[in-house]
Amino acid sequence: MELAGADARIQDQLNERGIRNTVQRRAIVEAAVRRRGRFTANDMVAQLAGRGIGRATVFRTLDLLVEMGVLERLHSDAHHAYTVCSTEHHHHLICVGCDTVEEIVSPATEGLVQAIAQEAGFQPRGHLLEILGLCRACQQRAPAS
Amino acid sequence: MELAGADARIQDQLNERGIRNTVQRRAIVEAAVRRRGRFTANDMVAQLAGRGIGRATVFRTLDLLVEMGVLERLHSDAHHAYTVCSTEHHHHLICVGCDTVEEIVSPATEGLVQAIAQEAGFQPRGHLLEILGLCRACQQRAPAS
DNA sequence: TTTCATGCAAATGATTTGCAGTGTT
DNA sequence: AACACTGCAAATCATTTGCATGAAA
Repeated sequence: MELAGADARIQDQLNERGIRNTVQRRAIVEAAVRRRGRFTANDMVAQLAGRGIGRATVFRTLDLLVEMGVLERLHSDAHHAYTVCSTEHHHHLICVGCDTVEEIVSPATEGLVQAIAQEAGFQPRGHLLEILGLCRACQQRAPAS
Repeated sequence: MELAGADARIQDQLNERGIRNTVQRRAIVEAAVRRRGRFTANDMVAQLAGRGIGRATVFRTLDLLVEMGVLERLHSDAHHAYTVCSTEHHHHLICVGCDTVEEIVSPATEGLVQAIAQEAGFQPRGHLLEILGLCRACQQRAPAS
């Protein structure tokens, strides 16, 4: 349901912009949505190499999807990763156990960022908040270490 | 003053760990402290190449300094950057005009992160908050665009 | 058809590693 | 003297680009 929904939403966005609906792009969007968490460009390249989809196409498509706001880049680890996300401003809870990413919208955070910036005489243009930890499922799997 | 202090503090940490105090390491620490802001590994390589310090040494030393908690990696941009920082937990105000980085310690943020995580049943292990924008000086230089 | 997208392979750029020589302790 | 540290060059790894071919509108 949710998956199909996200998938359809993305297809619509592609159509709206007159961007060609190719087999490869469909496969990449589908794979990204199915993952429900973070993944690297290489993960995707490896996953789709079997279907004859080239490295360059994966990278080009991921860039395209980020530009369209369908995917977002994550930064907190040493390597770049991507995750499917909504277009409104939000933050991420990233599970280091299973790489699942949960989106959170937090007005309180927005307010706090403003306050911190103001106090420092800083004019904020954007901010990034990523919380790393264990999701509910992984907490049970691996009890408090 | 502040510069000299940071420099001395770092030298002490190096000594404590029995790590050899070489010309190259001193040069890299000094250069990092002088920058008072973010810089990439390549910036440093370029800056020190003239003094005959090799690429590998710069990378190895930056890694070492991160591991020691003297430097921290920044993530918010596409490329990795480093900045000198204290060892306690803190966040960063990064000026996109001049690359200056200001450290902030914000108990309110810590509390908020806890609250957000708790609400989501998430067990936080760490978090990252980076605020990008214009520092006071750059705001005057380039009026609100 | 016309134009855009793809795959391949080569090009880049960043970072790491192997190794023999060098400097520190 | 012993061993960690360094520079260099080669090796990796991630990402991008050039170009001829193939597919979508």
